[in-house]
Amino acid sequence: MSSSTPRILALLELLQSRPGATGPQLAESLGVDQRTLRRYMRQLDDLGITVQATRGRRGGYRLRPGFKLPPLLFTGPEAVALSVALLAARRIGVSAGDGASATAEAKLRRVVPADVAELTAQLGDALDFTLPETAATAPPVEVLTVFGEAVARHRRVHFGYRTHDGATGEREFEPYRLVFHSGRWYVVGRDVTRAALRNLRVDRVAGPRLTDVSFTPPEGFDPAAHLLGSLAAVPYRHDVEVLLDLDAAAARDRIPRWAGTVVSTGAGTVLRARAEDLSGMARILAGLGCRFTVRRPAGLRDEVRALAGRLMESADGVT
Amino acid sequence: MSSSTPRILALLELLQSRPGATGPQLAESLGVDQRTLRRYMRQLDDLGITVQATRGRRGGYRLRPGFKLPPLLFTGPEAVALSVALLAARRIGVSAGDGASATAEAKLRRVVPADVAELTAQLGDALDFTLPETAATAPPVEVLTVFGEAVARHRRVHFGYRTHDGATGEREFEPYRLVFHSGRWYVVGRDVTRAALRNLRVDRVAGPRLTDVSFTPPEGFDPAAHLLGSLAAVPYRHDVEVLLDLDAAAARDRIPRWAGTVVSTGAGTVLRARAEDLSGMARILAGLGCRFTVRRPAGLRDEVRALAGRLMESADGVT
DNA sequence: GGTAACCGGGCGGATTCCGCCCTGATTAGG
DNA sequence: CCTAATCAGGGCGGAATCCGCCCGGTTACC
Repeated sequence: MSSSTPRILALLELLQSRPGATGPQLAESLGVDQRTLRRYMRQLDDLGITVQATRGRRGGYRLRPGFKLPPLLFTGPEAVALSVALLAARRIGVSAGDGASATAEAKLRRVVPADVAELTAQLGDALDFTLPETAATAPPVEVLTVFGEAVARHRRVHFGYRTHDGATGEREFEPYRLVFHSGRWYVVGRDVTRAALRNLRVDRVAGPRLTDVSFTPPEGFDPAAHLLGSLAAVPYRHDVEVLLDLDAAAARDRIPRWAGTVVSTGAGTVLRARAEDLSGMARILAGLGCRFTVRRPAGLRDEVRALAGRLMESADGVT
Repeated sequence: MSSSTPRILALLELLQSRPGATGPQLAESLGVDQRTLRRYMRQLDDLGITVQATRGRRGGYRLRPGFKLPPLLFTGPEAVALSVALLAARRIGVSAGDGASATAEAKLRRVVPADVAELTAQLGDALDFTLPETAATAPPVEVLTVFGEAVARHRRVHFGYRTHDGATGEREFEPYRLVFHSGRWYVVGRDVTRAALRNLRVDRVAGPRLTDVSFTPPEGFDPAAHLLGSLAAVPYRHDVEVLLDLDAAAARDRIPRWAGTVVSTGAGTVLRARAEDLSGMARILAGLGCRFTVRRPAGLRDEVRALAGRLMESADGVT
């Protein structure tokens, strides 16, 4: 009266929960002969689930990640965690509401019991309250993975790109690194046709395709530093340096990372940034609330002064 | 030479991917008799996977979420999406690095092929760059679910709580709603022993336990509005109203949501907020960069004036 | 009432499954 | 070098089950 299916599923669960178990152990857990266990292993293999077996003393079985993903057995809380994570990720723009994220979400939703679904919805509502609903600019995971693979394998990518003014065109690109930055995904690398470093927005990419052409990324390339610089540098006219009367930790807390970098020097906490728009920088400085000294550029002092003037007038009720 | 296990797994996959399929369709897809299909259904049922069958014309089978979660079959991109979402959620403090999120992540990691794992790691690095590494204050999903269930079923919760000054004590609480707010989870409700509305930080809760005591939540309770108010109101002394020379959308974009609410009125865009710290509010106003008129309180005008003065001095290079 | 779906009993033959033998190969450790 | 522990798999025979094909029944929609 016992089919083998439940036992094979149980075996899968055992393998997932207790990697490295030995044959006799597993056989005993399942209540079957070792020979039968081996037959089950063979079946799993036929299912596309590769089970790695190390022989000899100290041997054992463990799942080896293969091309096809084995069925995953989650608990209720885990399902909740996954669903909420997907929701949160979508809210902050890490993933899109279409493509793989959506199908994964749908799969979860379909199997989750009603009470767990309710929990998820409730936690989702809680997120709704505080996380801003981002515009639908997140690229689907499928597009991201193409770039991810290209970065890892040093392959050129070919794709269509829509610039900010709406013009579209084809690009050949050597991606150095992916960056998620203030709600958007960027890919940093070299535009082959234009022979220049570029930061492209991944959500403006259409139909990316891995090519066979490989490239060698630049030597001694510090991704984080370079990216910060290159992102901040995109269109900049002013090199800003401000001495802050604030400790570095507090400053980092109040200054958005895209605005610039905060460093501690002998003279105190220094903000270095590159800016196109000095009035924006003035607003950031005003938002700090601390005293500061503008080292350069001089124009920033004027902006701060102007902002202070406007503030004063606002405070005095002048319209 | 064919076992039934692969076909049962295939059936599961079919049910997950194409809910509502009819018996004949499924039988044909699997290449088995309808009778056999029914036997498979019975087996799934025995596995704890409830399959809902609607009879009659227009009938069909679909998975009905049951207590035990059936094995989930994800594709590679879906696994990536899930892993990245978990990472992102942890970064912004939605979930913790322990408990269900961690085990779910571990399960995913164990089954994911090497190249996909590499992609995930890379996308995670990209997140690392821009999302702040939050302190480990996120509560495990298990704790959240207790409160979620309590909210849904109107049940009191009993737990230990550590106040901000380190004192610990037991609490009996009637939770009205969960809120995720600027990187932290809160539960809003009524503290039974103190007979007062409270907002508690979920990460300071220890060992929450659902009780059998039910309660009736207050009538006409608008969660969003009330929460905003009560969160902003926790320790507040000042009622702030400022008329902004800025359109509402831009204002909402620049003002953090915890700071207050932006509404459009006939007179223009108005920011209403409650604040403990007027200088903080002044900094926010300064960061807007626009002109504004402080309607109340008068003290805020002084703060703005003081800030403007400091700014002016900073611009003039006075230390 | 007819049709299209689900439901399940029963039956008989083919198939598979499973436990128990066996031999081998591989690895770690003494 | 030899032993112990482990995986790998062939073969066999009996038992279990699986499966296709009957069947009549029920439920719901047209």
